[in-house]
Amino acid sequence: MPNREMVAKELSDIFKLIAHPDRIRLIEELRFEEKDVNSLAQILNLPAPRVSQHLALLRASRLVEERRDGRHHLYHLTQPEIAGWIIEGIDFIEGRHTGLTKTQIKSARKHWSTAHH
Amino acid sequence: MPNREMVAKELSDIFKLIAHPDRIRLIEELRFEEKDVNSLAQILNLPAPRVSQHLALLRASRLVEERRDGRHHLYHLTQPEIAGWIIEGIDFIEGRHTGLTKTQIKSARKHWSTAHH
DNA sequence: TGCATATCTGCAAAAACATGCAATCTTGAA
DNA sequence: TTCAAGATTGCATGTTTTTGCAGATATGCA
Repeated sequence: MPNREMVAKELSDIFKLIAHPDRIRLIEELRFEEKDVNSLAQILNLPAPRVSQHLALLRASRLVEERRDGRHHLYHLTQPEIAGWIIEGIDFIEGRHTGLTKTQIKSARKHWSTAHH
Repeated sequence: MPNREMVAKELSDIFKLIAHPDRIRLIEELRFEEKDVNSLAQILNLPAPRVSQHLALLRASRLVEERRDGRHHLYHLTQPEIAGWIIEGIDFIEGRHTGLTKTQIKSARKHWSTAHH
């Protein structure tokens, strides 16, 4: 298979993997710290087997890794880049709703994060 | 539906839309200039009806727009941000193959684009 | 008008995904 | 040991996507 097609195929596989609302929120939740299956299930309000299945998919493509601690299975991200795409995407959607561009959002953030308020 | 879920849903719909190798290459081809269906079909080596169907999907979600010129239907991107995600993704995949991080690629590019060679 | 080119639409068959639930496995603690 | 909690696995079922054509449209030109 020609190289450009291969790259497009691999990239589409990653997009497919994150093209599911539960998995997007899962990755979002794992952005800053590892969490176990039950916590995730409660936070996302999903049955535990479902969370486990999503995590198995992400694990198969090495987007997350598992670490055991007693009877808890703790998951963490292994490709922070991809979590970054999701955050970027969320910004994009939210900006779209408020009618703001990403640049406007950035400058608004900068404005509100400065000390003079 | 709670807001975070809505955002995750909308974002997953966009990811789904670009989670197809043909559509990734299509968007890549339209990055710098508009092109008509036949050119795209030839470049990507796909049957024209298939290209047309992909474009119809992208059009329905306003990722591209159509402009007619005689019997040609010229398509162009309307959300350069999303094309950006794809370019970013391609860099990521390619970097992964060479074992380089994105940062390393960037600095290599900077190095080779300077004048002292 | 009539023909060829460029593109779109519709539809059926195949493939890929998502979902719910029961059964199973593993570990810590009584 | 035995039990319960935390997770995973397997499978049947339902839903979406993808694919391959055939046929329909629309446009420019002889």
